[in-house]
Amino acid sequence: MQHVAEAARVSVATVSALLNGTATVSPELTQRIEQAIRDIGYKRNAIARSLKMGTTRTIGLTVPHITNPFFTDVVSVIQQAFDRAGYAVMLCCTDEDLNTQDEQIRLLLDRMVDGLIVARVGDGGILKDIVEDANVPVVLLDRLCEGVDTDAVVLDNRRAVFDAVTYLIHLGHRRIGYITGTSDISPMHDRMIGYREALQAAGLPVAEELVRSGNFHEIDGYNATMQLLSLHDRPSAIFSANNPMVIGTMKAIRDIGLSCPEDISVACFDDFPWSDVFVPQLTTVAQPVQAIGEQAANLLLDRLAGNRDAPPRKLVLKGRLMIRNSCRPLGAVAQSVSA
Amino acid sequence: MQHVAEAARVSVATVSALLNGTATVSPELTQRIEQAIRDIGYKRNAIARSLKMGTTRTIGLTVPHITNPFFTDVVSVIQQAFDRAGYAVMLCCTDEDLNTQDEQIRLLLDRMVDGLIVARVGDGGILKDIVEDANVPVVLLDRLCEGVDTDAVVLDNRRAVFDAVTYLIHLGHRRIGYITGTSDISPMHDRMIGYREALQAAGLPVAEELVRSGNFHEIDGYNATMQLLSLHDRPSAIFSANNPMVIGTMKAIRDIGLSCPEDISVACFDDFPWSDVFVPQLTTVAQPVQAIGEQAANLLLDRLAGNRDAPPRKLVLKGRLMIRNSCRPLGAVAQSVSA
DNA sequence: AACGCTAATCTAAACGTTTCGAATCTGTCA
DNA sequence: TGACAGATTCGAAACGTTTAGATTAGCGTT
Repeated sequence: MQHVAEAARVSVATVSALLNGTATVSPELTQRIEQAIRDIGYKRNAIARSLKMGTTRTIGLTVPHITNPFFTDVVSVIQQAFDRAGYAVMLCCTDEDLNTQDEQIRLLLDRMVDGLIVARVGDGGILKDIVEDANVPVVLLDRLCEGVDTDAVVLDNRRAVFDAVTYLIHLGHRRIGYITGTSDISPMHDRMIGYREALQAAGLPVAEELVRSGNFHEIDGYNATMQLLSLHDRPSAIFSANNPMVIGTMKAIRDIGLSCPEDISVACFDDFPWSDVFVPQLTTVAQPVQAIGEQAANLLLDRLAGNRDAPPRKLVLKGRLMIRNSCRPLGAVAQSVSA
Repeated sequence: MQHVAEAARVSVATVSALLNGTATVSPELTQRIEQAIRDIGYKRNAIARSLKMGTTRTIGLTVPHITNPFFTDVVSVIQQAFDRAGYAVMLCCTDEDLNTQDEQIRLLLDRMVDGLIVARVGDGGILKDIVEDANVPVVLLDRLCEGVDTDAVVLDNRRAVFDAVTYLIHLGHRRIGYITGTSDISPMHDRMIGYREALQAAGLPVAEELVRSGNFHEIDGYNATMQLLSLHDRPSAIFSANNPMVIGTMKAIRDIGLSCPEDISVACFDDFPWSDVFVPQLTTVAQPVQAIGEQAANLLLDRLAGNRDAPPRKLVLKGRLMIRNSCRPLGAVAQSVSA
């Protein structure tokens, strides 16, 4: 800008005024300045601007795993939304680890991000302090956080699993295995409740040996399924509470020599693009990823636009049961269906 | 830092020296400063630091689509690598559009990223100028770019497709449909060559009606497959040159009432986590995503570490044919196999 | 006692912007 | 003619760091 000003024989203040439209500058100088900018190939330095203005037009986004297709989709939507608004997004993967998350959030804050969207991990950690300081707005994604009172968009997980398990019960299943992630994050907690409530609503017992938990990864789903299938009275259906784990479930079923849905029915949380091309076509709970991403972005953009004092808003969206053919009717139900 | 200095009754220079370890400061002052930092809860402002130092410890990463599992995986690996090195990464999706890409690269450059990893789109666009200016190092990912002479890591696409198509030929297939993306990007170009060379090497004709091109999306694969399957002499096998398009291929096969591999064999580029759990288990060309991501990160980190003048390095990695059961033997071959 | 050396600390300029208030210019009006 | 208003333009401080060079203090030598 220094150089531009010299070349155009004006002051830097004038150049700045023209660039930002903060004051009227005469046609003559406008002309000279624009010419100089072109000659020099000048580009305004956003870092210096950020320093002075106190805003970077950059937001931070952290997710546990980007390879989980649910997060992939949501990240994609969020990225697009902020791109449209002229914001850049810094992406971090926390790998389901609280320390990593804290570190990455610090990294983002150091870089003066204007806002944060967090699919949090563990208990909130450093998040609590950040929200309380209230310098940078935070919106929680997918997972609520006790003691962190801020904007959030989540799914009605309880209801979604309730519906899915109820569907299995209607098909005639009585012993339904359930594979959950670690229960310290809200969706897993709520989904588990949905499972229990569905059983109770149908007057079925909640057998603890049918509930297994893992750490979200394929291998955990595999191990959990192996355990379920080796029970003396094994379940006739399995519901897996997240997407990577159901891959493990399918592999375990295959390895043990069973097949789905003939020998065992399977349903899971999170839809994925392949779900209706291959056999079996998995019955899933689809999350409205587009809406989730857009709402999260909108909540944050609204705060960034200056609406800082409104009370925290919590958006709860509905999942949708995508019934395909990985669950088969059992017993009397099967009779009446085939009749 | 101002406040810390006052509270500790030292100058800002001393605080800075302590923080950066650029000069020895006495135990006494160290103590006072550290105490002040704790009391105040001081965090160094990375933006001001960046302005002064001319480096942001942030890199930019652009990919065409983050939902393509290949890019998802690579992004994940790259993010981890830079995280380990203390860098943040700004992620942009260009949506296979050159203008979007140019815009996003400008956005990243404005923010003074220290380096750029680009899975480019269209002809290089603005990229050419950036590489020539040589202010910020660029490494190309997955896709080379004519006239842009810089570090790159790509797959030996020609060879990978050559092997896959040769495999199909060995199975007895003679008419092999080929679905490609737009041929203006190097991998698509090279893969197509691999296809042609494999046919030629086997003495087979290259029938132009068997080659269809689309724009990388599922719907394009669907349409292309529909066309191929409605040929009077339809192919007995289809190779799809990218991952989202093969979903379309599978859907088209299903919708037209055929099944894979009984009626038609399918293979495709890019492996994915589900490939061996469902039926049919797709035969794919797996890219070494871990290595690709790490190498790209290493190339850039090396430049960032100061090695600016070394000539451009081009890394070519090998794909791996993952043979599963979506392709069946045909004719004489089938006889001898079942015999 | 004066000197030089080392180690520790400080002063002040710089990075590239934005912005406030002051300065200049051009007409207009009393 | 002189004062005033409005429109432009400018000078300089500020944002929060880093860093070169100046200053100071402590201490052993001669």
